Amino acid sequence: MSLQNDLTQKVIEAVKQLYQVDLPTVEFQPTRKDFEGDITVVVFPMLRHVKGNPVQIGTQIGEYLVEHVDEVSKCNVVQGFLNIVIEDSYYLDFFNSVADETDFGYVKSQSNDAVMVEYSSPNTNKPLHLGHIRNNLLGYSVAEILKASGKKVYKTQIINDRGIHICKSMLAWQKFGKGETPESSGLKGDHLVGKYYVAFDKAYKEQIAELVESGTPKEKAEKEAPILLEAQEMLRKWEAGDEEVVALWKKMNGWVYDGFDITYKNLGVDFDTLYYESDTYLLGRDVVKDGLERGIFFKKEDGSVWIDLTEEGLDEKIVLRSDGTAVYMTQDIGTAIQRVTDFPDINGMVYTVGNEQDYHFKVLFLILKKLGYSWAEQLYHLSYGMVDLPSGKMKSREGTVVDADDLIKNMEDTAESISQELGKLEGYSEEEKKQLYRTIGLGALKYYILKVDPKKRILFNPEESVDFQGNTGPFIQYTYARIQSILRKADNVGSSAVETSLELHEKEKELLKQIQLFPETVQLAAENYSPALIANYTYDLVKEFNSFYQQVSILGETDDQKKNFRVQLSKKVGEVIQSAFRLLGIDVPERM
RNA sequence: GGUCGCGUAGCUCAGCUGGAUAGAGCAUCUGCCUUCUAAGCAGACGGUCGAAGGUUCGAAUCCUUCCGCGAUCACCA
Repeated sequence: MSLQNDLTQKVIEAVKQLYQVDLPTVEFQPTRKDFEGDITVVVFPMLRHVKGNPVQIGTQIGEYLVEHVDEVSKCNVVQGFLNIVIEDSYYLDFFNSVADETDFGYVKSQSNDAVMVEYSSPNTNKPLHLGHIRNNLLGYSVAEILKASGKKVYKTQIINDRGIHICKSMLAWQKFGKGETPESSGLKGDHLVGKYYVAFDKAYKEQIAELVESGTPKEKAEKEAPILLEAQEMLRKWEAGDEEVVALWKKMNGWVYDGFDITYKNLGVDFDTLYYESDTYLLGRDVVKDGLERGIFFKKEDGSVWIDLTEEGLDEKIVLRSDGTAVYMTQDIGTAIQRVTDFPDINGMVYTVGNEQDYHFKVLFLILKKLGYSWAEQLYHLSYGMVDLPSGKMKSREGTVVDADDLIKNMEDTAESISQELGKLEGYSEEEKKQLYRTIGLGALKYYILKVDPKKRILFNPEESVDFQGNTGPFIQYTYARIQSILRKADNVGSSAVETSLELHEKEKELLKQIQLFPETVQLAAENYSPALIANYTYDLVKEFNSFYQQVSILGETDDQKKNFRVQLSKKVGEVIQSAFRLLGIDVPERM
């Protein structure tokens, strides 16, 4: 990066000397592989300021640079592109400056401002599925990336532990459960509760069918099915604090939490603090009343409170019902404010929520801004596309979901069968092997999901297993394992300091360039909230390394200086892979 | 209908603030394991970047219109 800054100065200087013109900016790009050079200056934009032939101008600037800049060894011009060759010593200096740096690429100093990242936020009436996996991986990874970019981060989730849907599974368990528990059934708690959520839906549909049979119109039947009325009654009791209902609610939610904990642990995600909707669902009403007085909201004849966003190109949005109760938006306003009260250093929040709620968050952010909160400028909706199956959308009630626990297990099994086929693990204990299959299986799954732009929809076909070759997690893990193997064999890993007079192999230079890009990639990923940038960077690095590995002998090198450098370089590549994958929440194995 | 997002090779995806002949992986085909892990490397095949206009020295990228897919526009959460 500093090289580019230096060169910018020098090019401006050159143009000034040669043509007596001040250039505002200089445009760079990496040199295409088919030309000689490391960095390229694009001459075309200069033609606005300097009239003349681009090839001639490029050539003259090039000559100036060779003469006046130490790092520039030679130049060539193709059309309007000035390709600059940088001295090997520049790259070796760079290597020496970072060789011993731990967590290279991460910003070490932490800013005073914190950002809260919300993700996962499940309902407590059913187990997690593939959609939640995408949410969890994205949220966790973005949180880690923000940390690496120097931010203080709080990871949180809001657990949707109340409402009619929770009562549905409670009611169904009461009616059909016969006292079944996770212990008695051997089912994971969240799966047990999910089973009754499905059971409710089944009973509900049956009752509708019966009613329609006996002449009730369908719409009426849907509203009046006895089991639904019972669930609504249960919700009223819950809100009134009915002891029996609350006890049941606590018991069944406890089962779900136990189940979620296992899934989260398996996925490798965690949270710093938790919010429960049962605590926050009443928040926000005071703020709305206050905003009403300040004229930010307005009241309709029936007493409901609204905000007019037509000036912003949106429409009117309700924030309080006519009976004075809260809507979803009210809660979200209240919860956001509550969070800043709880953690006063917060100056920004990231909400990891599917793109079906784009509109909701647009409105929420606008309202918070209008209410005048300074942190409202720093809100970001980490919106991601749905994960669809070939059969269409996943629906828990209809059982057409890819269950999170099943999928994780599945990935581990695939990793196991591939590993056994390859049979490279002699000497590993059963426990170590199991751990490795998990690392690889999860690596495949996480990389598969994180490498694509969050905005895009993912079509997941359970019939076709996730790849383990090519642009995949295991490919990158494999490269890491290879490097560790070399380091084990290079018994005396020499000093990390490298002689800067070494002549670099083309592949070594490419690797150094790629390593140099890591810090800015982390920054870019943080700015864009995009783990995909980290994934793609890592893939490029690893491809470069494998090509190097194939062409250049490391341990077989007879020149000690060169051999030491190659070992050190490999070590550094391994460290960057590990750092990058840590940002994606993916582990790397010593062997595989 | 309004708003937002997406549309790049048979499939899955990259392509930074506009730049040189649009890049990977999978799949298909060819080579490379008595030498550091072949979950690898090297190569072949494969494209009117949804369509048409426009801006520019220069467009997959920016603007307009249209087409296709999806989401959203509830006193639901």
